[in-house]
Amino acid sequence: MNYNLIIADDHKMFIDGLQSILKEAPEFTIATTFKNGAQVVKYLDINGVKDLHLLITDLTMPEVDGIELNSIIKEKYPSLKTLVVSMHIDGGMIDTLIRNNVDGYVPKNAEKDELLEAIRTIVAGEKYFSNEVKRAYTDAMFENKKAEEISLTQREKEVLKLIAEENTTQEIADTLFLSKHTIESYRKNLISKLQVKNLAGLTKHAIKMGLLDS
Amino acid sequence: MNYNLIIADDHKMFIDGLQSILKEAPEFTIATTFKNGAQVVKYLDINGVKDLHLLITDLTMPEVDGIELNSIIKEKYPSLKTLVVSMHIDGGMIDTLIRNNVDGYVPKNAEKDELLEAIRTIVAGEKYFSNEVKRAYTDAMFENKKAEEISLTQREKEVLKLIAEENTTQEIADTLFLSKHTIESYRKNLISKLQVKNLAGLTKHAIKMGLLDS
DNA sequence: TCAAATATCACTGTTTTCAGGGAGTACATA
DNA sequence: TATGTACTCCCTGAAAACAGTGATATTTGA
Repeated sequence: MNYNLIIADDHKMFIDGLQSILKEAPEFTIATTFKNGAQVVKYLDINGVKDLHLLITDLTMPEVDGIELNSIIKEKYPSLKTLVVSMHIDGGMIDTLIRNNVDGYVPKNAEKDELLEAIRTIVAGEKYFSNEVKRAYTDAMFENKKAEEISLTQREKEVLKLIAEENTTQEIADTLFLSKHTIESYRKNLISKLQVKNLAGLTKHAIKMGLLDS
Repeated sequence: MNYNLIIADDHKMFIDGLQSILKEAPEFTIATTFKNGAQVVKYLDINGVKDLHLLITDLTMPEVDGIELNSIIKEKYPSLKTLVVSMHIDGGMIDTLIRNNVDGYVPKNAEKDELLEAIRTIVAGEKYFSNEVKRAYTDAMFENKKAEEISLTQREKEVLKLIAEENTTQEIADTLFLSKHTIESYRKNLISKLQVKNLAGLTKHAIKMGLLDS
């Protein structure tokens, strides 16, 4: 099965990036790309959905933004799936999008693999939301105090994730091809940075940060 | 400050229970009680909200149920706070209630202390939702698979909560006036029951069960 | 009422965590 | 160039977690 995607984003660089990522997945073809929502709507009004399967769209765009675009599409062309890929994660926006039946939402800093998984999940008929998105959404819905954005490095997050996934220090060392001592250092730094007492605290932070499926 | 509450529930036993709980909190007075939502609306239509502060209501009631009651009140008498106390936790219902601006939701099996905290939080102007409610809501919103209800005893839950709150075995033993060995047994049982490998897994389950603030 | 579940405590031994250090390299930037 | 930050590795020692096994009393439920 081959799937035809369309992309809407006013940053050419993003479209290029997406294009290169999708090269690795031959089942997906980028049919056309657009610079804003208005172009998409115009295109669909003229050509119809035909064999298009999925729209990948940014949120902030000139003329017609992603929120409005999603809402228009879901009303006029509900068979076309929509995946929002956005820089910022905002609880209110997510809420609006979900109300408007969006099919997925991943942050722009997501890994290539996650993006592909999102696309595959959605064309298969299910919804896909990143853990970070879910987290932001619940926080917003229940007016939770935001996880004070303690900045962790990429490596620290990686280790934290593995720790919270019940791996021992030795196991993490093996997966990351690092010394056991190194992982121990990371563990200590994390405990001190996040001001927790032990593994339980680390795990809770990992969940709060959307590092794993809570 | 004294607060006047009204209660709507078709189970007399529940009203009695609530009454006895509220005896311990002299700042709260139960003004009147009702057997269903229709009675409440009728009463308010005749007498107005006057000095009433909070309605505590069940969900399943004859004639006018809790969902509808909340929606009516929030439209006609928005100054009256509403707290839903229900047997079952259903994501869809929670969603509707939140859309209709409900002020709180706790399950009927909540501890006395939590109920009082909910009431106090709400009359102070904030919202209150139990952790279990939050959990059920996100699960429903994102169509998560439910935490397979592995049944834990009350004691096990208590210990699990303390474990996930970063207490050591010794600390837990001290708080519960039990032997350190006993807590170690519980820990082992929990790890085996929940089929996890260590503290990280236990913590994740504790969160999933709504035992603590995630 | 009798078996099962629950709650409690104990011993032994291994592995892991946690706390406290120190230290070298690479890289960016001020 | 000097400074800072991230990343890596090492050591010691105590405390805690984890694994296995077993025991007793009480409560619950079929």
